Amino acid sequence: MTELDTRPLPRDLFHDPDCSEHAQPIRVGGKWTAVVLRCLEDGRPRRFTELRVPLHWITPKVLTETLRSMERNGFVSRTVHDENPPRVEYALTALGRSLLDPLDTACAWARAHTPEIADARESYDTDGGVVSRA
Amino acid sequence: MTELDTRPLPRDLFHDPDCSEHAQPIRVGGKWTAVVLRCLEDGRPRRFTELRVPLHWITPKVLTETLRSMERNGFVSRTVHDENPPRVEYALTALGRSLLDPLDTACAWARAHTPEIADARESYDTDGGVVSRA
DNA sequence: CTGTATCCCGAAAGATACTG
DNA sequence: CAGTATCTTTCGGGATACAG
Repeated sequence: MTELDTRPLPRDLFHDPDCSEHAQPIRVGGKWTAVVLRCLEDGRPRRFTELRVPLHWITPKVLTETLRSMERNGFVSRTVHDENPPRVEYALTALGRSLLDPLDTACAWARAHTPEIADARESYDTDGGVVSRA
Repeated sequence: MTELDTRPLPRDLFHDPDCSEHAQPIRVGGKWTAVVLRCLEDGRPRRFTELRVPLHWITPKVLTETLRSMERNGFVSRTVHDENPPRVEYALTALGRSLLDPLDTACAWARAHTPEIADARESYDTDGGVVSRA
């Protein structure tokens, strides 16, 4: 590993860390991006309010920010229906669906190693840090 | 998707979002965790100062926090050599190496879709948001 | 050399109220 | 219904100085 780019990561930025010019941690979005992805993965478009429910009534401000960021990155589409009352529907794009793949991989890893990590933490916490001397 | 856990995510927490009890964005660590992983992926143990170089002279405080978090999760081992001056070496554990797999998947995705995302952003920014009416 | 101890800052997230 | 407008809080991250 040679050179790393240390510029800060905006919330809606993603990165290819293998590319030496952008060798930063990957971040596809803010705290809620992955969860929104999950909410939409079945392909059915959802309305704004409809999305708030599974997100534990996330505040409209934060949901808007999340959706705008995802829209700008091309992960979701936003469709405005000219009705009264207004109806707006969000759906995953092909690019958004493609994100489910790496997400699933990460989830699988987390699921598989959860116990291992819990163990590591427990011994670290009780023993006050595992020190190996040599 | 039914219930989501909305508790805030500490910096050193990871999650299995398929598990309804922990349906939060995945985060294996802070800003530098993935980069440290990359620095150690060749298997050679590195010293504290040695790690700072490829991380663009990250401040000791932040590096310490990152390494402690990774150590607690069982991603890296910390070996203290009883010498003078002191020598401490960090190396990936088996668990840490296993993290390279999902990381690579994410990197591959980022690399593959970078142009697509750049395009989406450009049209979003120039057109002031893509509005589709129906 | 390998860290701590403080102080500080900005971005992101949340609370609350209001609007077309 | 689908957001905006403000305000406030939280916290990760950085700068600097110092210690064992």
